[in-house]
Amino acid sequence: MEPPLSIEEAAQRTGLSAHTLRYYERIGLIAAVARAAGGQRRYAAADLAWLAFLTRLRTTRMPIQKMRLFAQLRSTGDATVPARRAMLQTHLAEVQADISAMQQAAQALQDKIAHYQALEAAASAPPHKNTTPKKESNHG
Amino acid sequence: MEPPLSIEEAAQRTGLSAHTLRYYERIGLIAAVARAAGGQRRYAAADLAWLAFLTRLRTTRMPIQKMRLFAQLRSTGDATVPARRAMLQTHLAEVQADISAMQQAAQALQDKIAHYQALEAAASAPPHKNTTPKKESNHG
DNA sequence: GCTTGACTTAGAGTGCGCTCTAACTTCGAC
DNA sequence: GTCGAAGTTAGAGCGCACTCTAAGTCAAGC
Repeated sequence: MEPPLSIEEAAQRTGLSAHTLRYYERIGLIAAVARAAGGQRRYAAADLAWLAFLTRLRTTRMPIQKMRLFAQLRSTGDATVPARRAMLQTHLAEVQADISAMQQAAQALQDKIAHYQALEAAASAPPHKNTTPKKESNHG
Repeated sequence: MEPPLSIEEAAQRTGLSAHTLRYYERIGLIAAVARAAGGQRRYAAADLAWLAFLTRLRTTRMPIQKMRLFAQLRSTGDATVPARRAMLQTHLAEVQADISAMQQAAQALQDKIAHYQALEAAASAPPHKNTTPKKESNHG
């Protein structure tokens, strides 16, 4: 049992700001966090684990509304496990589509970079018979 | 030479809305498009190619400000090729980092899904000596 | 007891990337 | 020439995900 963390410590552990932690609590992304005597928040290990999962969902661009729904299901107990699994499966499919779109786009970037490198090489190379650049790109 | 396209046709080809096409032009993401007699926009093949490249940049989440900078460099001619290449290389590195973060997160999703499937299987299986679930997840 | 700094709240503000509106013009079919 | 659809503009509005502010409370060291 590690001691619970203050909001600022929790912020550092999760990579979120204290503002954002309060915001997430306000909108119901995380359940009410335990409080110290004076009303200050104290984050337990379970809170941090949930926040870590939320940040992973965020990495995959899950919209906050969906995360809220997921959090709500989670809070209502094990009966919602199938629904939660379904949500994650649907989301995972979207994420995989997203990843492959990004990979394709990354390939296009690489192609463009290679094209630019070719242009640069041609521009700096000494002019050469039948290799003289007539006209450089005006569409790349 | 294909005939130039109206804004609505260009929208369909690019997957952007006509509103967005006008917006992109307003903010300088695309240069002023040719106009028909009455002032209506006519998109040429080169415009569509540039728009296709922009949508690829968008897929990789390049912010519009950076796209604008890129567009500006492009419009000033071949002297900016090295700068453009540098921009794309920097961006590509970010994109690759992004992709791998998403892949890691996708793996975490898969793990969670598998965990849920195990829970579901345990819940539906007939109780079994020494396999009886004592308590189900309250942190997953 | 005083000070300093971290904490609390409700609510306002921000930046991004569109998205829509209002008022008006133009095009193409009839 | 009339009509309806599609185009034009400048500018307002929106949804998202924070991010910050103001005014006040609390905790810990001196």
